[in-house]
Parts: sequence; C-alpha cells; structure tokens
Amino acid sequence: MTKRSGEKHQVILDAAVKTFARAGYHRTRVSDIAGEAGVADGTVYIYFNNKEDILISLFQNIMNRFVEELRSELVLCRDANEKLEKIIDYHLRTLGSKPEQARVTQIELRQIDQKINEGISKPLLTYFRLIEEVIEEGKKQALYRPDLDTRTARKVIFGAIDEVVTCWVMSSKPYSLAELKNPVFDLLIRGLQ
Amino acid sequence: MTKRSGEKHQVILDAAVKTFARAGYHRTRVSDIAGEAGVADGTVYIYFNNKEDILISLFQNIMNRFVEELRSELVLCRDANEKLEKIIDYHLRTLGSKPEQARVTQIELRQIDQKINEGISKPLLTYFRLIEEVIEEGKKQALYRPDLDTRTARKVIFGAIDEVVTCWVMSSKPYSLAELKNPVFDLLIRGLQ
Amino acid sequence: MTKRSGEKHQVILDAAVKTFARAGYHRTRVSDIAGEAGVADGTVYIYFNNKEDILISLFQNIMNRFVEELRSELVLCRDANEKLEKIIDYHLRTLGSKPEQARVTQIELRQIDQKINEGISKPLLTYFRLIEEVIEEGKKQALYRPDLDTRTARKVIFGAIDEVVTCWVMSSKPYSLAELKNPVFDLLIRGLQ
Amino acid sequence: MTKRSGEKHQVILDAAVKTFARAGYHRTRVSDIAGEAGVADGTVYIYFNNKEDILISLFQNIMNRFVEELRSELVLCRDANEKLEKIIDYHLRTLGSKPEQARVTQIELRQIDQKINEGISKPLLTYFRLIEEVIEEGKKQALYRPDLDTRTARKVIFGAIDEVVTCWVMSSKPYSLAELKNPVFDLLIRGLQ
DNA sequence: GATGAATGAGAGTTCATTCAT
DNA sequence: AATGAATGAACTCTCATTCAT
Repeated sequence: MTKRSGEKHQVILDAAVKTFARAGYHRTRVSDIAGEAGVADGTVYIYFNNKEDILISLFQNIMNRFVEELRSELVLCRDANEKLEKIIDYHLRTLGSKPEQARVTQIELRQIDQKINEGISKPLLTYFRLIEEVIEEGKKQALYRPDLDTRTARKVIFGAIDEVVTCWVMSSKPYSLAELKNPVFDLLIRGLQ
Repeated sequence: MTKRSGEKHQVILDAAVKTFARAGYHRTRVSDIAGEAGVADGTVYIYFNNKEDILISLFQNIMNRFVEELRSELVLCRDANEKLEKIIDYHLRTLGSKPEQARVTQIELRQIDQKINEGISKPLLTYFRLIEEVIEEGKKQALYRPDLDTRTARKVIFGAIDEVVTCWVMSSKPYSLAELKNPVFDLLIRGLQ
Repeated sequence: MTKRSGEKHQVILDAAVKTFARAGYHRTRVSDIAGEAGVADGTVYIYFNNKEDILISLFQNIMNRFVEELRSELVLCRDANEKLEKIIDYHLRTLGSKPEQARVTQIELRQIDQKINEGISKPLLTYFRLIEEVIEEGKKQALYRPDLDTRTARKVIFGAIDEVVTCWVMSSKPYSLAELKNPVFDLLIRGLQ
Repeated sequence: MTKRSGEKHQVILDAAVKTFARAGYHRTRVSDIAGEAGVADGTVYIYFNNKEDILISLFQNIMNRFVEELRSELVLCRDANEKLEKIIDYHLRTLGSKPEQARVTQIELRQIDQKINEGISKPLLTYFRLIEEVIEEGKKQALYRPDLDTRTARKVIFGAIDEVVTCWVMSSKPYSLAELKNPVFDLLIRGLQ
C-alpha cells in the first residue's frame, strides 16, 4: 500500500534544487522546501538530518550520477586526448542542460560552512581523481610531457571548466554552454603536451 | 592633529578579515568584529551600513589595491607573455602571502546573496578586463593565434589560477603558493599560441 | 475533539491586555506578553504579524464586540433619547467594569503610529456611525432640532464620554464610572433639542 | 558677544514641533531635532534633560502661553456665557491656526509614559481649573442650574472641544476649525442651563 | 510514516545619551 | 557653550528543529 520507500526522499531533493536555485541556500527556509515538495515541515526531518544535509545529499546525488555516467562514456574513448575532450564535453553538456542544478553546484554549494565540506569534497575528489587518471594515462601514452605535474594540471583543467560554467550561470545565458567545448579543449590540450 | 579620519574604518576592516577568515562570514557576529576591533557594536554601524557591507567593502578594498599594484608592475613587462607571467606570479604571490585575505576572497566572499553581487563583480570585472587586454595585446603582437577567443581564454586563465588558490586555501598549506607559478604558466601559455 | 482553533490567539490577546495596561505599550516587550500568556516568544508571531498587530487586533476585538452588543441593546429602546441614554450608559458601564481594557483603549491605543491607524479607525468609525444614526433618528422624530449638525453633535457626544472615561482611567478610580451616566446625559441631551 | 541666553532653547523647541508633527514622537530621533535646529546632537542635552523633556517643555510652553492669552481675553467678557463662548472660540482658533502645534498637542503628546505625565497634567490642570471657574461663575450668576456638577461639566466641555480638534487634525483639514465654534457652543450651552 | 503547531536561542540593528575635545 | 564620535543596552523578529498526536 505504501509507495516505494525513498520516493519522498527524491521529491524533497527535487524541491530543494528548485528552491535553492530560485532563492539561494540561505534565503531558503526548510518550510519552503517542504511546501514545494508538498509535504509537512516535519517530514523533511524524517529523510534528512538538517538543512545542510539536504544540500550535501543533493550534491552527492548529482556528483555520483555525474561521475558514474562520465566513467561509462569514457570507456568508449581511445586515448587520453579523447578522454579529456569527453570530460570537458560531458561537464559542459550536463550542467548546460540543467541550469538549476548548475546554479546549485556553482553557487549555493559554496555557501556552507567549511567543516561540513567533507560531505562535498568526497564526491568531488572522485571526479578530481578521474581527471588525474586521464592525465597520468596521457603521460604513459607519451601524449603529455613526462615532467607535467599531474596535480597542478588537474587544478588548471578543473578550474578552467568550472569558471566557464560559473560565468554562464551568472550570465543571462545567451549562449549554449556546450558550444564552449572546442575553445576550452584547444586552450588546455596544448599545455599538457 | 589626531589622525582620526578613517582610522576606525580601517581598524574594523582589519578586524573583519581576521574574524571572517577564522570563523566564516555567517558564523561571525557583528559583535565579534567589534570586539576584535576594540570598538562598540554600534560603532561598526557608523562606518558600515550592515554586515554585508563590511564584506563587500573588504573585497573592494582588496581588489582595488590588487589591480592597481598589478597594473603598475605590468608596465615593466615587455610583451604579453611576460605580462601573463607577471599576472600569474602576482596573483599567487599576493594571495600566498596573505592567507587570511585569501580565505576571505576564495571562500567567504562567495557566501553572500547574489543580488548584492554588484559590489563584488564590479572590482572583479576590472581584473577580468585587465587579463583580456593582455590577451588582446598578445594577439596584436602575433604571440597568440588570431582566432583565439579572448573571453574564453580569460575564463580559462582566471579559472585555473583561482582553482589553484582555492585548493591551497583549503589545504593545510604544506607548500608555497608562489612556487606554482611556473607550472601554471607553462600549462596556460601554450594554449594561447 | 480538541478545541485548538483560536485558543492561543485569545490567550495571547488576554495576556496583551494585561501587560499593556500594566506597563504601557512601548514599555511592554513581546516576550512579556508571551510570558504572561505562557507561550514561547515565537508563538506570538504565529498568531500575529508583529507587536503593533497585537494592539490593533486587541482593539478590533474589543470594538467589534462593543458595537455588536450595544446594537443589540439599542433595539429595545423606543426613541432616540432612550437610545442616546443607552449609549452613554453602555459605554460607561462597559469600560467602567473593565479597567484594563479601558486603559488600553484610552491610553495605549493612542501610542501607535498614524499610518497603521486604519486598523483602529475602521472599527471606531462603526461606532461613530451608530451614534450619528441615533442623532439622525432623533431629528426625524422631531426630538432634536432640524438644523443640528449631526457630525459635530457626534463629535461632542463622543468627545464628552471619552474624556469622562479618560479622566476616570487616569484617576485612582475613587468613584464608579457608571454613576456619571445621568450628569453626562443631562448635559448632552438638551444641546440636541 | 553671546546672543541672549535661551535662544537655542527656543530654536530646538521649534525644531521639535516640526519634527514631531511630521514624523511622530517615537519615530523622531533626537538627531533629527538637532539637525532641524541646526545644532549638534549633544547641544540638545545642554538645554533639555532628555527626549521626553523636550516634548513636555514643548507642551508647557504652549499651554502656558495658551492659558495666559486666554485669560487676558476672558477679562473682556461680561458673563459666563460669553466666557464659555470665548473659550471655545479661542481654543479652536488657536489650534486651527497652528496645525503643527495641534498635531503635537492632540496626538504626539499622548504617546509618553504615564509616570511623567505630571509635567503635562500640571499645565493642563490650569486650563481645566479655568473652565471650572467659568462654570462656577455661571452658577453664581444663575445662568447655569445650581445642581450642575462642575467637574463633569468641565469634562464634557473639554472633551467635546478636544474631540472636535482631534478629528480636524486627523482629517485632511478641508474645513476651518474656527467655524465649528457656533455649533459646538450651541450644543454645550444649553446643557449647562 | 506523517503532521504542523510550538519552541526559543540567537543576532542584527537602532538610537538616546555621554564626554573628551 | 558647543560638538559629534562613540557607546552599549535594548528588543524585535526569524526559522531550524522537535514531538505529541
């Protein structure tokens, strides 16, 4: 009789994305999320520990799916160059097609206190590691210079993509995010070689 | 003969950097700043409209000095390549030597509501424009390829530096930020050519 | 089966009358009202928008009941003279039996900002109109002179009663307010004829 | 060299009437009064003990002049009837010609805490006594009935005039206050006889 | 599991008043 | 006498969280 467990969990998460994207994390009240989700305030606390937990769960949810899907796309690529291109393509395409998620990822997520960052940094680290794996692979494949500092390269790559997304989120979005793939790739790829 | 003018203003600003860096913007109470500054709570409101105003003033203060000093260093450079190197060097060196300011710039500043972002984006735009000028100059000097998209290049450059700084701020800082200048520069410069 | 609805609303209103009468509107803190009502501070804001709203609701509450009851008593009167006598009697009797309400009505209510007076003047206007109706009736019944200015007569009647009440409230109340009915009536009635 | 003492006292008082009438007692800050008077905030405290003292001084100032002038006009009257007419006339004429003072007298003055009311009630009592003297005189002159309760009659008379003024102050003043003298007098005089 | 009324700690802000100059 | 920068007590209102139903 009861609908499948976890349904409300997702309903609340979806409502949270909308309200966070609309009003920002700090301006959003838990009752706003509950209202948007069509549940009582107290119900939110059955599925989440507190307000911050919602934001973190949101991000973990998004990032896990993000990395998982990205990984499955990467297996089709032949070499590191193709993989790097795919990463940029996938990153821009995914966030570009979900402006609300993009806003939460780029803006709202950075509004929470440092101590709880662990919940955020863990899924993010998986993504970082994935990028670093590709760089290492490129070095093994002799595509990238052997003295390349993998860690720094990862920061540069991620930072570049991230900034491109943030600028797009903050703008009135008069252009498609995905179309920036080529220019960004061109700028980054030669630095690695 | 007392140098009253602006004295307290700066004292409060200095206290704010410390407290924001220590506890974060949202966790800092106005009375904490006042206490750190050695003034009464009400005094803060003689010099600033509200808490947010302090954070914004802080950033404008920092950024104006940042861009001004950077500009004066750039005149000594011969070509766009040297200028770009100088930008990266100056950016990393400056924030690397002021960890408290760096934390406020990289973390706390991103905690305020979007609507008031104008106070933040304006001084930032000046910096963006400066980077774009250098890129344009490099194109005129035939150092960078003519089909390079200046705007995207700027985002990639700024995003890369910014991410490098953020990672350093979030870390326990076991390395000097300035020493990343060469690897970052090497990664970016070839993408422009 | 619990008669929850509106229960706390009234409890808070009752507590507000007491505290306003005791300490005055401006000297009363919302937490005082909450304490007197036996609820948390925040609960007050579930039922009222703000402190001023409590005072206004209080008055509307009182005045609505006042006019309603007065109206029901007036139907028993034969002519305008009897009705006027009843008005004076009822006004003095009602406030005379509720010194706390009287103090709020005569003193505290006049402490709020003009702009929000609408909430106050509306129920008061109902009372004014009722008095004017009786005067008009008296003119139709040829009890009062036809050239009598109804509006001015109402002001004189209400002002007289109101002042009598105010003096009583401000005094140590060594006399019963109701016993002033006859002298006041005698003074007013002949002016109308 | 110093201008005559008390000059600033009056300047501040004049500024207070304006600001109180404009914004109301509680909404007026001491710095507003000082600004309007063209003096420093601290200067206000050389001439007055505190904010309330300003309001009270204001009223005493007004009332003393009021009663004094009224008294001097009354000596020209032949009997109690003429005197009562003069009182009503003078009261309405005076306040009707000074809307700002009227607003302070009718509205703002009633906003202060009871305990300090002595400063207000004393000069008011002088006015009350003056009215009662006229009533007593009328009784002695056999113009008014001997069983008339002087105290109550005074309350009725003052309350009536006061209400007429208050209604005018609260209105957009589309009529002259002075023109209400006759209707008010007609209404009151017969009640005394 | 679901509800939503109730809680109460918490913080930003105001402004009357003071006092060193 | 005059100034006005500085003070700091005071107070309203918000909202994340709880828990009896």
